[in-house]
Amino acid sequence: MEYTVQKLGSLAGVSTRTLRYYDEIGILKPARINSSGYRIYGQAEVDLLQQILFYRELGVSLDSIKEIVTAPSFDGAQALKEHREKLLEKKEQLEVLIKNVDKTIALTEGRMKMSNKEKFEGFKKKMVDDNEGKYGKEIREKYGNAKVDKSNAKLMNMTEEEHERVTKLAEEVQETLALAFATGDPAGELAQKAADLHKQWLCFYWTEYSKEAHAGLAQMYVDDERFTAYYDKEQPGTAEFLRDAIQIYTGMKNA
Amino acid sequence: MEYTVQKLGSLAGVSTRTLRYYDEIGILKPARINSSGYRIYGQAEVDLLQQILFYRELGVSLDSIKEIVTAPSFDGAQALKEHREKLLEKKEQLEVLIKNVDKTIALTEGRMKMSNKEKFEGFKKKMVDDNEGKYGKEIREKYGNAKVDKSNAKLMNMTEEEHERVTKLAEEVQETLALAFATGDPAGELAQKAADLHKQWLCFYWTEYSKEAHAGLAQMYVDDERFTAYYDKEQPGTAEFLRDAIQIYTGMKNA
DNA sequence: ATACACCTTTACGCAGCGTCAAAGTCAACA
DNA sequence: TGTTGACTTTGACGCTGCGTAAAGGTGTAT
Repeated sequence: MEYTVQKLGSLAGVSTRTLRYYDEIGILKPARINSSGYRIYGQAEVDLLQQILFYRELGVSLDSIKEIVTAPSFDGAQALKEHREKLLEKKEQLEVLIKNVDKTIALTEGRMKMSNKEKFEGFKKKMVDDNEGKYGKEIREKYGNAKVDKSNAKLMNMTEEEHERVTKLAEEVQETLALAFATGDPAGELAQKAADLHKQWLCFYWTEYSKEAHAGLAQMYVDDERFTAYYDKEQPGTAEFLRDAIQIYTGMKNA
Repeated sequence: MEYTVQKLGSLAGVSTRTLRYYDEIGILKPARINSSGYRIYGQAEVDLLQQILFYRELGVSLDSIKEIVTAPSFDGAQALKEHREKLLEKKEQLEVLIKNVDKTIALTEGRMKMSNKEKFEGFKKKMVDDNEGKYGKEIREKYGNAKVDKSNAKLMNMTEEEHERVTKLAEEVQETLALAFATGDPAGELAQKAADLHKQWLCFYWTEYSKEAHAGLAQMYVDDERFTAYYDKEQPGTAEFLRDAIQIYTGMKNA
């Protein structure tokens, strides 16, 4: 049986370019060249190619393969052992690399956490200051100094984990509130869920919860334009809607 | 502080070619080009180069490094994680390769052993045949059929390990004998060591050892030209020398 | 003026092919 | 017989990350 490049290629699963290259580097020469210059391979070449591809599978360089398959006296096993050593070395290098990459990732994430923590600390401080600056006076008047200080202290002692939870809660309040607002019913399921979420959120800041205080705060959302602006920023009327929902939730008003 | 290519190169431990290449691919461009066309780097470039080299150490491709260091918003940690995945994949591939190489080596050695065993079996058979053909008649006459057959049987049952030991022993006999022959003294230490090694060697073939038989064999080495030729092939007179040494060793002759 | 160290651009080489491009060959079909 | 389409050939560039000249301009000290 005789083969042209493509036939041999498809037989062995390599490209014609590969066969031409192997001819070029002298690792697999065709049995003969026909009158038109075509490469013609025979059975011996098929066998040799199998061998070559076998060693190639093992990652041996074509140069080494050449030595192995062309010199019959060449110690193939020894060559393979040396190749194995090289592979082992490569593997060890890779392991070191991976370790270092891991370290770097850990460091980067560590810094991220640190940086987040710093941001968070800054955020907490700012929040307390804001509270003081914006609402300090009236809140202190309403609830007394001790409570406000305690609330601030709670805020400052909040762990990052708690902060994440409370941030997420705040988002949930917003989302649920937006959906509820679309229903237009402050006594509806969604609105009551929003009120409940709002209570949960509030409990992160308040040292003690009471329905009255909750309803009072809800009223303040409507009375104080700073809060109103915050809640109404997506949909005007949301602050009022939330107050109604909370008043129903706390039982201060009937549905 | 400003740096030319060489100064920056020696500072960072890279070649000037590398710096030019980094300029070429746009990963590290000099701060400015002076009037003579020289590349001039500043502190910012030193820092950037440090970063580049850091990622290079981790095996990241220059293309990826470019993305990491040029786009400030690019998620370096994410890129590193993806890189880590690639490294892990490479490592696994390597492990598979190593396994296959191991298998191949084991197979090859298995075949080698088989082939050696076959060779060895052939060798044993040939040795017995030779013994029969060459010396069978006279040895049978001298020592009787039973002993010769037993000797042959012992030979055929010799394991490969034993065969190696006996081959090595034969070599040692030759070496020691050559050294001893140079001293010219068959009663000397070396000659007596050679005689002793010869006895050990003999014991691999003989089912029972006696001083008389040993001395008799030694005499035969001189009488029979086939043996003489074997021992004298390096130095004429060696067979005779060995006989004398053995006769002294066995106490058949006084030093 | 000259030597010497430094700089520049240009370009080949490395491994193992992939991927055109231009041109010749072969069998079949109209 | 001409044409199409599948196949072949050689030749050459491209990929990575530089090493290593080669040929020529600069800077500074002697």
